[in-house]
Amino acid sequence: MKFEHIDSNIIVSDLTCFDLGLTLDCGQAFRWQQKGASCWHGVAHGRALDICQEEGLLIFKNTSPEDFENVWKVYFDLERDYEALCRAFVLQDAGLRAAVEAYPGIRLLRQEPWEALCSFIISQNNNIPRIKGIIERLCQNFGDHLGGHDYAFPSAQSLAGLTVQDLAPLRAGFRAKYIIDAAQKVAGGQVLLENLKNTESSLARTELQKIKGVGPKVADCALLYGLGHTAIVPEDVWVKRILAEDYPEGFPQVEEDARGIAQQYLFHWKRMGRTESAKLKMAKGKGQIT
DNA sequence: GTCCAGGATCGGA
DNA sequence: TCCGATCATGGA
Repeated sequence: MKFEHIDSNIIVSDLTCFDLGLTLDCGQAFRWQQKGASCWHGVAHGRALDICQEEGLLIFKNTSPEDFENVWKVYFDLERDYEALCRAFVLQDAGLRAAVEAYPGIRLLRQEPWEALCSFIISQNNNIPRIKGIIERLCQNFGDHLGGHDYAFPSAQSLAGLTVQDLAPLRAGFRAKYIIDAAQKVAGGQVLLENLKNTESSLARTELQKIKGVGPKVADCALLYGLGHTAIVPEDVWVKRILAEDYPEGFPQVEEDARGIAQQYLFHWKRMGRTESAKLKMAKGKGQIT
C-alpha cells in the first residue's frame, strides 16, 4: 500500500481488493452515508471523514497524516492482504467463489468496541434501515457535537446515568433498557471491553453475555466487528439460512482467522440474492415484468 | 393489513 | 433443557 499527502487529502494508491461502497454498506457498520457516486461521509473514533474511491485511488479528504496513520489505516483494515485472502476463498469453496466474484472488495472494518457492542444490541430483531435511524438519533441526542451535522458516538460513561425514559426519543423499543445496562456494565468496569481483545473468544463471549440483551449473536458481532476476533461467525437469520440452504455439512473450511471475513462475503451475497429475488417477485406481481 | 427484521428473555412443559 | 410467546417499532 502506498499513500501520499496532497493538500489536506491522503491519497492511497496500489490498493487491490477494496470496494469502498460495499465495505461501508454491507451491514457491518451503520453510520456511513453515500454522497454522490463514489464518496461517503461518516464518523468513527470521534472524527468525521469524507472518503472517495475514484479510478483505483482511495482519497481520504480533510484528514491529517496522524489520523490516517493512527485511525483510518486501522479502521479500514488497510494492512491486511485481502488479495491473498480472496484468492484462497475462491479456491477453497464454490459458494465463497460466487460471493467473492459477485461482490469483490468487501473488507472487515475494525470498529470501536463500545460502538460495535451498542450497535448490535440495537440490531436485534430489527432491520438495517431502522437500526441506522436509531443509532443516528442516539448520536444526535447524546454524542459530542463535532460541527456541522456530525456527532460522535456517545461513550458508555455518558449513557450510564440515563434512564429508559431518557432514551425515548430514540424509539428503540425494548432495546432501550439493554443499552442502559450495557453502558452501566462497561462504564462501571464489570465488563472490560479492551481486555476482551486479547481474551479467548468463548471466554470473551461469556463476559459479554453478562449484559442484559446480549446473547450469543450480539456477543459474536461485538467480538468480530469491534474486538478483532476475526475467526468468529455470528449466526444471525441470514447465516442460518446460508448454513441450512448452502452448507448443511457446516461452514466452509477456510483459514481459522479468516472465517469471520468469509462470513461477511457470504452474508452480503445471500442477502442481496434474497433481496433481488424479492424485488423481482414484487415487480411481477405489479405486472411490471412478464 | 401482514410479515418480518444481523435476537434475547421469560415462563412453562 | 427445550420450546413458544412476547417484546417495540417501522420498513417493505
